[in-house]
Amino acid sequence: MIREKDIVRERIISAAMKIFSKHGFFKAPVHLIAREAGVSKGLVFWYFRNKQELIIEVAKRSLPLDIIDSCIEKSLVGRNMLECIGRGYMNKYRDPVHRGLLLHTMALETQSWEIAEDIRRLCEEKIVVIAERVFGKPSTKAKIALRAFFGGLMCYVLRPPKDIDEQTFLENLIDIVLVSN
Amino acid sequence: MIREKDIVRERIISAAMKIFSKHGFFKAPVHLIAREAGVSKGLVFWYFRNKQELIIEVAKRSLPLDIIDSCIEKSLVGRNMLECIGRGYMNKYRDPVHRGLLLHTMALETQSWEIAEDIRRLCEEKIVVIAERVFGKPSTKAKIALRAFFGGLMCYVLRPPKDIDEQTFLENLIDIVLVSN
Amino acid sequence: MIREKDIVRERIISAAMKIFSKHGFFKAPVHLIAREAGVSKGLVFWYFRNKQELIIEVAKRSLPLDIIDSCIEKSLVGRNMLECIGRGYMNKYRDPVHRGLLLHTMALETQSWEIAEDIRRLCEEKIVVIAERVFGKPSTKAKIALRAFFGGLMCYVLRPPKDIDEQTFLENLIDIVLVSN
Amino acid sequence: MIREKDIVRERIISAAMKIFSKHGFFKAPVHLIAREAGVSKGLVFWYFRNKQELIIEVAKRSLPLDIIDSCIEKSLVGRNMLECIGRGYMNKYRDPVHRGLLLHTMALETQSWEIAEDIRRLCEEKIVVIAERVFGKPSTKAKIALRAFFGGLMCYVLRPPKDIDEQTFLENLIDIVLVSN
DNA sequence: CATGAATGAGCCTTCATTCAT
DNA sequence: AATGAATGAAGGCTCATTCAT
Repeated sequence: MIREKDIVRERIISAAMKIFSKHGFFKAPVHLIAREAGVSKGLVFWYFRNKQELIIEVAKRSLPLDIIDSCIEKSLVGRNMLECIGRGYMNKYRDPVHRGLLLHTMALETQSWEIAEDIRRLCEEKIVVIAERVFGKPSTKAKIALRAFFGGLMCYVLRPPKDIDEQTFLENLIDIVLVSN
Repeated sequence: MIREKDIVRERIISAAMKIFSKHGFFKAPVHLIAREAGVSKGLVFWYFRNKQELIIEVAKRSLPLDIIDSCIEKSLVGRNMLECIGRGYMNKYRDPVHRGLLLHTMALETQSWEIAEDIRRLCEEKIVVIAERVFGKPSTKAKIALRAFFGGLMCYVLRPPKDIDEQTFLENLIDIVLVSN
Repeated sequence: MIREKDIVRERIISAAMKIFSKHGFFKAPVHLIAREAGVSKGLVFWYFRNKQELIIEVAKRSLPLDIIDSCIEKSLVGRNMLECIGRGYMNKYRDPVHRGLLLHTMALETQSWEIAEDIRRLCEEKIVVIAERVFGKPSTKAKIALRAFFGGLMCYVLRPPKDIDEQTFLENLIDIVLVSN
Repeated sequence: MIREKDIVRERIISAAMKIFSKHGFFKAPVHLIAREAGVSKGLVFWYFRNKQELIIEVAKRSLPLDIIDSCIEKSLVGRNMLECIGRGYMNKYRDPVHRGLLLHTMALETQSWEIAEDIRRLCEEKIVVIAERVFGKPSTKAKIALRAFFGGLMCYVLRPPKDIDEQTFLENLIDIVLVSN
């Protein structure tokens, strides 16, 4: 059962994502978020103790951790694993809101312990797991190849080149990564 | 001839890089920069019309554009080109100040026309040039491989893994990129 | 017959006394009072039109008017009168909650017509009545002595000296006041 | 040499005393103080780190500690000592601003360590010193008499009775206190 | 050039109060 | 009676920017 209360909360988070994505976490005033969500400024502070708490909530949703976890859960291996991640990545960051948020969130690392931890997990723990799934073993070369994979994806979504479509990019990137090991 | 004027200006920029790197562009108050530079707050505004101008100045220095340009100027080709860029990248972003700044600067894209233009150049123009130098022709696959290269570098410097040293990472990454074409 | 309604009301007042005593009337937020009373914030406003009304209710109970009135009603004279008042005073303000409230309430004088009136009564009307009872006539000297009496009591309860117990203080104070006339 | 800077600071403090006296420390908004002082709101925070710091500054000036100290320094004894204090007290608190402030400041005790300490000194340390000067020894009775003295003074200034003038009140009060020992 | 006092806009946050349920 | 979500009005405070000295 979805409660009214949660709906409002989600509406505020959605609005925050939009506003944060455009203005950045620290230049975005709370009153803009409230207006976008169609609630009063005071209500934002009823659902979130302070702006920082809202920032964290938004930031956590902006990282691709959810995508990676869901692909890991599916027990995919080899190319399928990379395709799952790549497609999820593309889907998520096709949305300009998420795209903008991704950078802001990564830049948040120096300022929030929680976000720093999430990014660490993303860059260290998960890479090992994926390396095992894709290459059978987390060798140094495998881990480096995966960094090239993730970096390539990030480069693409941050600034999608007009002359290369998603599908083409993904296939080629996966080829590059796989052929190397 | 280096004038006194320029020395002070540079001192302010250095201080700004340090402070911006730690606090982010918008949370960093000018008075902290002034103090770090050992000058008065007013003086900062004598050298820079406003904070935005200082931000742009710092941001432009934070991107790897200078490294790429210097490698291009050297007329390197093939593996040598990638090694030049890779090594320059590592050298620059080994400094935690630049590392922090890189993220903040990229996140600035939505808010500064100048920075957006620089990033565009980095991601589009330069990629083509480098593709020609490295692979002989700017094919789609070549451009994708270079995005994997840059993305991989970025992943590394943003969060250097403790179990892979710079040299190893670089050699492997270049292998991965080169073998693909 | 004590009704449920009155019990809740009293619980709110008690909670308010505690919170007001600690934080002061204006820094004490209503939600703290509600929590202390174990009721919802909304309910406080069902029993009291607004915060001001609750403040007045608490403030009126914080002055020693009740003590003085009860002693006057007992038709005491001379030393007995002073003893009655003194003992009542000590009993009431031994409680740190009342002690804190006394000061806050007196400071309220400039801001509440009702409290100002109560304090005026305390300092002017009652003094005359007591002067008659204690000294037989409300001479100037008698009224001054009584001010010394009340002031002495206030000094004691506001900051009870560790080396003088209540009983000793009271006896000596009464002696001082009585011997003067 | 009085510097411009100190003049502005003093102007702010004066304005604060006026406003605090009328509204109480916590109901008085800083912008009223700024307007009263003829400066911008921001400037108040240039001279005082925060409102609390301004409150403390004002509160410390509101207690009669300065008067008592100056009388102690004059090496007065007996009745002269009491006259000095009494007259200083009357002079200071004849000003309605100081009169209002006195209560607000005393009520501040629970909320500021510094003020609590000042009040403690006033009520404990100084009383002993004065007892020695006035009565030759700090006997229990002497200390109680002095509390009656201070309490009497406080009662008078807090609500000056229209039918007793300062001089009369003071003489009688001193008589009462002195005759007792 | 250099300083730092001064300004004012704007932000985060609190809180009394209302009201639908 | 009772709850707690919702509102809106301030308030404290920060900070970019200006300017007299």
